[in-house]
Amino acid sequence: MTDASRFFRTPKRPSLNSLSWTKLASSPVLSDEERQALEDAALTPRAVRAGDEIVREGQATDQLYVMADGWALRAKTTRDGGRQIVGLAVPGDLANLDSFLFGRPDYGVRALTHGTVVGIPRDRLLALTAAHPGIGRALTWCALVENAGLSQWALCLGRQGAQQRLAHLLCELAARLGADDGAGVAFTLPLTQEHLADALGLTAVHVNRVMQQLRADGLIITVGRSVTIPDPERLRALADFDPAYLHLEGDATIPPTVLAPHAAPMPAGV
Amino acid sequence: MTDASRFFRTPKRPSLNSLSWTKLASSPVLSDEERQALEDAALTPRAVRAGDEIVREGQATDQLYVMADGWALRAKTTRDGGRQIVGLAVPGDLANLDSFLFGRPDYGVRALTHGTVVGIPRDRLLALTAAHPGIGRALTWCALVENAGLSQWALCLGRQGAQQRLAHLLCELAARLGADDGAGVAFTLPLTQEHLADALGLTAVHVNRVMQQLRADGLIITVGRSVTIPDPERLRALADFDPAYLHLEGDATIPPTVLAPHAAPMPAGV
DNA sequence: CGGGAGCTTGAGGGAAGTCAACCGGGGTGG
DNA sequence: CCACCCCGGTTGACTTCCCTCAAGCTCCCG
Repeated sequence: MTDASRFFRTPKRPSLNSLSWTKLASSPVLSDEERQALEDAALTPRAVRAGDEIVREGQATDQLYVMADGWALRAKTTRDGGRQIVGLAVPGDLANLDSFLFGRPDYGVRALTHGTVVGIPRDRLLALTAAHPGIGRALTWCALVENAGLSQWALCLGRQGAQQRLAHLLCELAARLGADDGAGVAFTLPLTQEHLADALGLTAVHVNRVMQQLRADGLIITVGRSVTIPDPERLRALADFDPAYLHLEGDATIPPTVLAPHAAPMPAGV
Repeated sequence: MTDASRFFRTPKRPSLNSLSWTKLASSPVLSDEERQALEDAALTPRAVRAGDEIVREGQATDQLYVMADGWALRAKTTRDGGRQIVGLAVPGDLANLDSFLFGRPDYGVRALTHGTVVGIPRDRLLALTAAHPGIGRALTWCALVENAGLSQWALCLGRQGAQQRLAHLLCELAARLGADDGAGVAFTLPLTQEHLADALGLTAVHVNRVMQQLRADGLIITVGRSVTIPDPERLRALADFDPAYLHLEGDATIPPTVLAPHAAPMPAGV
């Protein structure tokens, strides 16, 4: 009965080595020409397996990785072994934006599922920004979106209880995956309760209990790795979730005179 | 007896409407020419008083504000009135970087002290990035630095106890203010315990108790608004503090070929 | 002198952590 | 093919950190 394609949402993705559908390339500040230049800079995709370390914490990298397929997590660790997940990358996201300007990232990136990453050499990208101002803006845009996400994450960690945090994370993921089509919502969540704990600043045991509570309240239905949200509005209300901070609509504020002096970029495309 | 200039640290700041000493302009990715272009884009400084709202949460802005003098806080609120401070801006910092590309910030900015802000019109800045790739990079650099700070903040909020969080914040501020000269460290902290609580995800009452503990342990000495750290190394050890994430040294990784094809920018001239 | 803002202190409660054990399933190796 | 094991989820008892509520205190300022 469960039509798999409904649950395992796949963003429209014309061809695997095309970046056009990714967050970077689809940022609202790029001209078509610039989008193409980005494509050309991308290296051939590389397969990663669940658990693979894509970027080791504190180790230099000279590439930006785009998650072409699969999920990854960004995490920092404390001296005494504590781990905090500071970001989740779903298909289309940049895995290690910081590497664009920093020699060594201060977090590690690890694949959560099997997947594919597309590398873009830092030097290539830097050179591109000189010729194409929009590419620089796209990178800034991505950084600012991550920023907004981290701020929201901090708000949750600092000021919300366990239930709200978990609910909020689920709402965020549903929204980012585009699984939130108004009615019922479902997606595959490749995170163990331990992962969730590290993301939410809780322990796995407590995540378990909170999850049971959400299930008991009919807010979520889980079977295996798949999560169904029967009544998104109710979960959003509990989580105090407002998707604005995700900037999914590409709500950049660029005066037309600045953006694309010669191209016709944005809404009425070609 | 207390030589004020030792405690109220003032970064070297040639003239008030010069941005050269600020985080944006001193980012390691700018040529001198670009630095000058930035200066020229800045509006005349505006005075703000403690408590003034510089940017209202959720309200559109068309300027970037540089804190030329004084402190400001960035905060988000939850529906039920909870407040989380998601950033502190000290002299030289950008107050609302997000406004560079986003129409409305998802946080509010409020002055903590009397001070001065320098506005830069968004349009001006956007136009500049087209002519000067380094300016775009500088903005990205600032965004990435904020990102790193927010990640660290998340790590603290999620995985450290109250003492460590407070200690960490104090270490961070000391480092950012440049007050940390190896030996004893002192600076003025214009935050109430309530502010600290909102930053650390605690209550004011608990901040009070934790602070007393730090005092009792001889880790900090407070008199009025001034904080002295007699043994920075010990506090850093408690806080698990490593200043790398602040990127104070301007550790950007830019190949010389990309940065400034005609200028002589960085260390060894020509 | 009164009042407010910020700091301090105490008593009691609740949310989340810790420790420890058990279970179910899927992989692996004998 | 079965036994084993490991991983992830689940449950229970106990502890601890931090919150809540409430009051008193000390400044500073009008």
